[in-house]
Amino acid sequence: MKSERYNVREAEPRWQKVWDQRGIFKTLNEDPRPKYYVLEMFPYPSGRIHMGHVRNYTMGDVVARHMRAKGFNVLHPMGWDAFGLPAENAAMERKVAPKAWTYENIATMKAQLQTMGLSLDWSREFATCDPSYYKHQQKMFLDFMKAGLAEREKRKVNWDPVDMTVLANEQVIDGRGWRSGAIVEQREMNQWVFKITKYSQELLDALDTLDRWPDKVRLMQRNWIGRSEGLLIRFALDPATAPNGETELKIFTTRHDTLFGAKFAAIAPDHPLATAAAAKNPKLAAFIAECKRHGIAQEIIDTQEKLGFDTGIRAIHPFDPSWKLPIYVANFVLMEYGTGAIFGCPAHDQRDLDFVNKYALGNTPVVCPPDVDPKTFVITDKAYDGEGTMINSRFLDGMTIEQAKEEVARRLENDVRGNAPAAERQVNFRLRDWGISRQRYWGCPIPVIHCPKCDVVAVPDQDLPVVLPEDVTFDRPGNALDHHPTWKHVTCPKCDGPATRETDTMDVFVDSSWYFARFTDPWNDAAPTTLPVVNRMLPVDQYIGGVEHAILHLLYSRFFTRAMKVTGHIGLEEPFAGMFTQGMVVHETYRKQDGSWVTPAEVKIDTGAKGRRAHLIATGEEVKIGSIEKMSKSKRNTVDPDDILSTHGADTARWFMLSDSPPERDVIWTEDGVQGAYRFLQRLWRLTNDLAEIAAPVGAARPKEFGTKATAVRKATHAALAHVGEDIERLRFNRCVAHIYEAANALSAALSDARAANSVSADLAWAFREAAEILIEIAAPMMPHLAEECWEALGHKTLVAEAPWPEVERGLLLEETITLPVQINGKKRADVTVARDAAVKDVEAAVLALEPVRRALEGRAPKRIIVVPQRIVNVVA
RNA sequence: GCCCCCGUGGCGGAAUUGGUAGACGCGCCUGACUCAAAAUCAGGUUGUCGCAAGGCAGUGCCCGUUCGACUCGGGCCGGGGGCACCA
Repeated sequence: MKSERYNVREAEPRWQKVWDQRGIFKTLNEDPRPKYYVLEMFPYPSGRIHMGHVRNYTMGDVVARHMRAKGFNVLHPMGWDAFGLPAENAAMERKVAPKAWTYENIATMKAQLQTMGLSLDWSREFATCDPSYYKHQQKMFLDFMKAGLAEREKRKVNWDPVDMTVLANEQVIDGRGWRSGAIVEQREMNQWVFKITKYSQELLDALDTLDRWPDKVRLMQRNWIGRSEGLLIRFALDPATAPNGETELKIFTTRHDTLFGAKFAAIAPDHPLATAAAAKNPKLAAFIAECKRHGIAQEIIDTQEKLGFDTGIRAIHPFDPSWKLPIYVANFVLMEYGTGAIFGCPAHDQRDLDFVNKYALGNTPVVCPPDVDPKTFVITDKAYDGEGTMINSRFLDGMTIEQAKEEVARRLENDVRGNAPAAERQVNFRLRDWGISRQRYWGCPIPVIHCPKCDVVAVPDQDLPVVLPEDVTFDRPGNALDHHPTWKHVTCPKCDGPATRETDTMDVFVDSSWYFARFTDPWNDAAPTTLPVVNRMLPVDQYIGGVEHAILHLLYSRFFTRAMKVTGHIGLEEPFAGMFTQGMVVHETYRKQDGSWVTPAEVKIDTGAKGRRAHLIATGEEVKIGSIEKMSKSKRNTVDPDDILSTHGADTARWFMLSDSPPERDVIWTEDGVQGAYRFLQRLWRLTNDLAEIAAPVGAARPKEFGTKATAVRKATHAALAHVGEDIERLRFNRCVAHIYEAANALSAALSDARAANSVSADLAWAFREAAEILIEIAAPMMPHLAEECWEALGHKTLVAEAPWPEVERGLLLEETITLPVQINGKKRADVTVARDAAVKDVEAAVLALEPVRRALEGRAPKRIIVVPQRIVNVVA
């Protein structure tokens, strides 16, 4: 019996070296076998890997190793999402160049990932900040421009007047810039946008085809795209009140059934009609200016009072020329959605009701709830938005909401005024075009030149890439690219006159919108992709990452792929055939008596009679065990992957990550769990070494017959094999783990049994070999280093990483006799063992003969017997 | 406010999709080995009544469908997530 232990620290690097030297994870694009593309979201090189990375990359690696064993040409690459703000912050705080900082981090993190034993094809590695990558991104930007998919337009932005930069909504806190603390202004600036809204409908429709995506993610995208069907109504303006040249106001609505409950119309502060009216009305102009002064950040929106200002202009009701509605400018109407104008039906919309109550415009209910008398139905301060019957609405009275909508739409469509109908059916989307301009240095430069004569000029292809200058300084706020003394000054490619470069860089989400395509042929210097290759290797068969990217990254990538198709860089629309969102890694929190947080590494846990208690290792002081939360620096409940990788090894970390929690749920990192995983590793090693002593030699001839003991061993092993294969394919790793434990338990028991008997027959010896090999092969995707060690111990000269997935012997999984549970009135009372294919009649007879059944029946005949073949029997007494 | 998901032992979680609830792991208890500890091995571990055989209850709560419900339907309670001035 083996008494020494498996030496993790010695074995893991040794096997990693073997894999590396034999180059077994390199993928050839011309490999004729069917391809399988496994991808985990590539990391941002922040400095060190964290437990979330360990979990993410372990899952992907299990799938990759399994599919490789199943005979697929597996593509499993890795790279770096390397542009972004933290590099600039590091430059400001620590005086290191963003580039140097980034590549140093990459080197550190790559070394960490390599200790995890991931089966990655490192030959395809790139970082998005490599000019050899972003050069192609710039090319595609120019192609998108030509195709009308990238445009420059004026957009509202949050402007920080101190840092002199545009801020994302998330960077505005309480109306102030997160870094400078300055009050943020709303500004209109020229921004580059990608026209994702051209694909709103398509991106929505195609969600139905993504059947290997989580429903949750598809739903989130559906809501984000936010399609709504309604009516675009042209309200004529009362000529006596309208500004010069203005004749109508277009309003988009989804509640045209409530048209007879309308009390006012409202337009956005930046609506052209508002601008026209303000020209003659200084008070209105002041009100509009006040509205625009506020930022567009969430906090401001939430707390801002709903305000309006009567323009004096009157709109004419589409069904009654004598009915005039006041038009207000209102601070809650958005120019970006619909037409930037609404009509208010206060009785059935809370916001409109609040508005009329403030300005004393009254309300008329037009939808009466069921079981309410219309004569007594009044609205005071709570709007009714439920179902009901139309009232106070002339020809609509008595209709349902749906009928009324249809009737209004039909009448107005046919009511042609001038050369256009009074209304048309329209679909609106919540989705906005994707603003990609960032006033930042560490990003992909937008490859255009601004010429005073020729306007916006594309950088000619032969001048790509537009490379970031490295001699930049971060000693003052704003965009370091813009401050650079010479970089932006160029001559116009068209007229040779003096011109300036665009100093905005692209949103980092652009970088990650096509990296998966670049991985298929990162060696192509001439073009972003190699068409035959990218079309063969994509889509990604299994993509794995966090839910936090469920909307933006995944939606942008879906758009970008379509844009690449239009511009001839790819031949498909959907980049990710299978998507999986994994849960977070969470940990208990610990606090000292004074309230300060303590890291898990500083704490020792004791489980005594009084329950779990935690003490500081250094001083013995008791610390409070707090709630289990996402690992974060602020709560100090992080665990450095290096700690476990260097002590218990990669396989322990991987095994623990996969066990217990289902992969989509959060996993709680615990020291006990780690110990448990490590214990199993050692146990499996001992078990295989012990088995190796009594098992038949490698390649021994298969016996013709198997005895009872050998058959039992084989049954348990093949059952586990069948389960594990299926569960890996469905990413149910926690169940794989359970099945491997079960198989190992069964094998241990059979082994000690054989030892006690002091003799091993030839068929049992063969069964032991088969079982040991299968056990190692099914564990190999999850604990690959240990598996190699055991494979070698079993006498193999080959690598288990290159072994084909074993075949399940289905015949072993079918029993000749089966034991059925017997219920009496739905409660399990007994078991009955019958032949697998026993007739229902025979089963009934056997059941009625059972003692508990006879006792329950007390001599009477049963009311009913339900026999579900091979499942269960239920006797109704 | 709108939309979605989840509630199972001390804990993480299984349950062939309507058919034996609690697989597997962690923790805990008992025993073996040991001078002792660690490691390892064996057994136990939903609650409750019982010496036991065995019985009763039990998947957040209430009601329903069914021979049979963790699973399906309705209504509550609790927790989590997404979106949010969207017309």
